[in-house]
Amino acid sequence: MTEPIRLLLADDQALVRGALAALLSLEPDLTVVAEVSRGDEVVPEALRTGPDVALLDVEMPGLDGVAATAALRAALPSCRVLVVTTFGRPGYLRRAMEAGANGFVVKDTPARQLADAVRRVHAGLRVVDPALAAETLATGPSPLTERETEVLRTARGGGTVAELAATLHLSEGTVRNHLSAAIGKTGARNRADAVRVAEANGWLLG
Amino acid sequence: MTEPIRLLLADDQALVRGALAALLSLEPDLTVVAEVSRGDEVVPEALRTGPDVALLDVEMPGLDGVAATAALRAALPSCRVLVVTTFGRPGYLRRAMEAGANGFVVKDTPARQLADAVRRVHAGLRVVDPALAAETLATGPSPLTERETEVLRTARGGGTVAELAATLHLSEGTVRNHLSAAIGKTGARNRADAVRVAEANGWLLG
DNA sequence: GTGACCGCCTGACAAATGTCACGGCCGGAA
DNA sequence: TTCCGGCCGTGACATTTGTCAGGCGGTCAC
Repeated sequence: MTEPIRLLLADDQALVRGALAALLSLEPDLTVVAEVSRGDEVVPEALRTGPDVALLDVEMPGLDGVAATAALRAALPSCRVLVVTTFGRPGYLRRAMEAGANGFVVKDTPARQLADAVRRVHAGLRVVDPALAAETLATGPSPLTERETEVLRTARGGGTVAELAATLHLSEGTVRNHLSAAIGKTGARNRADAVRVAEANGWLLG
Repeated sequence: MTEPIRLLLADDQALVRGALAALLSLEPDLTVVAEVSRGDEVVPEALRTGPDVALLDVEMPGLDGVAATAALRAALPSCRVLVVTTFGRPGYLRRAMEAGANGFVVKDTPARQLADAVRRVHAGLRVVDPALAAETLATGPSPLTERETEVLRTARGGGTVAELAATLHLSEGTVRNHLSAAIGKTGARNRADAVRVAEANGWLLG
């Protein structure tokens, strides 16, 4: 038998991380060589342990999974990346693929399929949930401009326009205008609704 | 050796559910006899398989984990309940304990401790993260009245006051007043902020 | 070059939101 | 009983929010 596939696991929830390790260790051709809980630990640990495939969660402290994907692909091109995420948000898939991910799996998929996804990614194939891929293509890229995204992202905290304007160094009128544009583009009724829609589509990463 | 502890797993994310099953099956004295993905499947499946301990996630479709706890304790009192949740929200812990849960574990805890938690719960002990327990006591119960909670819960969708008033069969002024009270009690600046705070504390379950 | 277009920025105005003071209702304390 | 306090419901008022028309600067096609 050939050498087993060496895996790095990155997930901020220790219980999930450990459980995934147990699940994947059941496969004789897979071995977990590293586990980290933060996005900014991915590259150092990968350089130290030299995994063949990295399983990265999107929601992580320090550095989100998409940014970690880009950093890891740059630092260790031989290591494939399989993004594993809770939320099947179109924007996440798009951004992850643009960042160089080789596969994208949501945590709803049956456990038995995970090992196969790892093997396919390791073999150089792309792994993507077909339904999510279709939704991503249908949704299209984010219609929001950079400033609109930034304003909406800041508005998540629930502050008033005056506060947003202060932190962004803009006039209140400008902030209101960006918010209005975002509301229109997302088809929302509200600032709060616009935040919800944009977040659900994965347009507020970062 | 005595009979192994029989487990029921309830989590809406198939991958996490399967991974937890793999993790717990490594222990010789534990055996997973049932897995469900929805809260409303917990009681029927438990009645069919007769587990000793049920591991329930809080966030589930059909019936949330707290309601499932209450239903399970009523339908099968011999089965202990260990609630396993992503978010360490004070309100969740309080509500779960009031519903009759025997233990409460967040998904941040190390994987090795999960099996011990199961054994302790099975032995009749209570298992609670001390830090979360302290935070729960410090935070206290929800300061929101029933109506305020209901209005705030409905306001999550991001609708306008007129819509809220229509769905709740109230006057617009009344809705505004409840929202204002909720904003004051949560220390928020905004309706949106109040929703965030209440949700973070686990005050909007249901 | 120049015109069309797009994103960014801003102030004025209408519409919504949040605050306040008030009255009715119910349950417990004096 | 009567009083008190909490919750619910409501309308009037000030504040905040969302919309609109418009000015400025850059880029691309022609």
